[in-house]
Amino acid sequence: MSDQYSSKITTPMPSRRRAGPSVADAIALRVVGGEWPEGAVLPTEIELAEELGLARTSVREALGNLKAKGMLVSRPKTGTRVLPRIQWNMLDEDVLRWCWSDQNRERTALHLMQLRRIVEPAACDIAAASASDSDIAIIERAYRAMDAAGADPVAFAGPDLEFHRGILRATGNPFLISLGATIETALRLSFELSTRQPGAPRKSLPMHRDVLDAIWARKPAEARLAMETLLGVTESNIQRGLSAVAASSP
Amino acid sequence: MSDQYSSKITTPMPSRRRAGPSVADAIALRVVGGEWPEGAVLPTEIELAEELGLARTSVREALGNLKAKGMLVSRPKTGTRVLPRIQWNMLDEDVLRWCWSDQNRERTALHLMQLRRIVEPAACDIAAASASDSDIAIIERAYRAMDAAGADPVAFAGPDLEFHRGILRATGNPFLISLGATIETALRLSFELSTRQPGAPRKSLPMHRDVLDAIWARKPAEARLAMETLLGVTESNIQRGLSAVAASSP
DNA sequence: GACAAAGTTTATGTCAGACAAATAGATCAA
DNA sequence: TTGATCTATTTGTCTGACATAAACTTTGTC
Repeated sequence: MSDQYSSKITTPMPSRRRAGPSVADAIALRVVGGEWPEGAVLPTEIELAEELGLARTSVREALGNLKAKGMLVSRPKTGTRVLPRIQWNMLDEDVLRWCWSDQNRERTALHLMQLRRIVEPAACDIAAASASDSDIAIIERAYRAMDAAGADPVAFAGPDLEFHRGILRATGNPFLISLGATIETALRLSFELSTRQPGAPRKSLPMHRDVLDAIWARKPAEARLAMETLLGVTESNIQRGLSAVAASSP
Repeated sequence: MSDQYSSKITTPMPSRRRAGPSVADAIALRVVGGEWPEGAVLPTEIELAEELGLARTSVREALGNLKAKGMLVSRPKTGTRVLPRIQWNMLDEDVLRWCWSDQNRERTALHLMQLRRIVEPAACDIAAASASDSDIAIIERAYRAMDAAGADPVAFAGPDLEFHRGILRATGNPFLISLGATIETALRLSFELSTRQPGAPRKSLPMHRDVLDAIWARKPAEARLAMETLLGVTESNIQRGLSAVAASSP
């Protein structure tokens, strides 16, 4: 009966999200690159299409994406113009990724760290107070994977992301969970910076353990404190990585 | 000399952002309404186009928007399917607006309040420490407008939003500023709830004043505390509004 | 009969061209 | 100078076709 379906249930999960660099990427990178500053009007859709060797439809689709993310606005006759950066949705993963290739990467990294130090300790507090067992299990598994990764920083990174995302997820608050996606993207981008110190990841393991233990123990205040400690060390690592970059580039 | 431009500088600001309910709205509302639950496949673009009386191009544009916001994903042959809600970008203004018409508005309102109590006190701290005079002037003007609004809750709402947004903006942190846009949208949505108590807005005025004074005085700890107090009162107002709604509907 | 390879079907993705709607700027009139 | 009208241009929408990719079906082989 039931073995009718036992062979191969081809899980139709979204196997891969984005194939290659999209049209939106191409245009967005030119926007953040300053080719068209805030308030400037872009070339007409037809001109852009010719320039990129695409149909107007495809260009419109890409522009529509950037409009949805608050970067552009367009009206008939006037054209499409760049909105002030203050209106861009910086919490969107794509926007963040595009802006990362900006000149002042340093300031962005610090702003991001500031956001993390606001959000993540509070999330630990909530998670310690109200996380379900399965929520905590996800964090536990991430911790164990970090431990198993040993001193390999590349293998360490994935579980590290999972750990922090798991805590946000354990709050059960959709807004914090969405912030988790933002933070994860940012972490991945700044990965190069935070791991300039070869031993840094491994050294952070006991601090992660402190966070996890406090959550298991249902002690919100301790969990918050442990996360603050962890992020404090992370920030100093990033700052050292930044100064190392600054020292090597000029 | 300069009066060459004195007549009418037709400020080409985006006069009005959205004219009417868009196609994306129509589809998104059906998605959050549960017509196609998580993991389900939507009708084909052609079917949707026929059903809505539109061209396939227009439907595609709307679907593209929802994809950009993490709500949908589509692949050839398989079709377009609804992603798990956990992947939706709840911080996006549109997504938030669409989800607001969901059944459990109460939980959303409380999650939102939780986010505010995490972010806004911290923002006050940063603003008190590092806001520029012009940043503070914006907050000051918003406060004065609130005062001038008197007891009229409708006139009070606009400056109230400006006040809170001004503080986020004064942090100079783009991520917090983007969160400000999210919070503003949410505030506007929950406006009906927080003003069920007729005198509530006016009563919050002195608490706003405390926040403002602490920022002027450059006292981060006091500013943080004042905002925590203000949000505590706001939350109890919203909770009372929610129970009032719950009592009147069944 | 089990299994692998090739073909078919069907949905999204892309293209091309035309028309509709809106509006900034120019023209014209009082 | 001011106001209304006209015009040109750009986005917005429609139509129809083809390209691409992948799930499903068929075929061929062992």
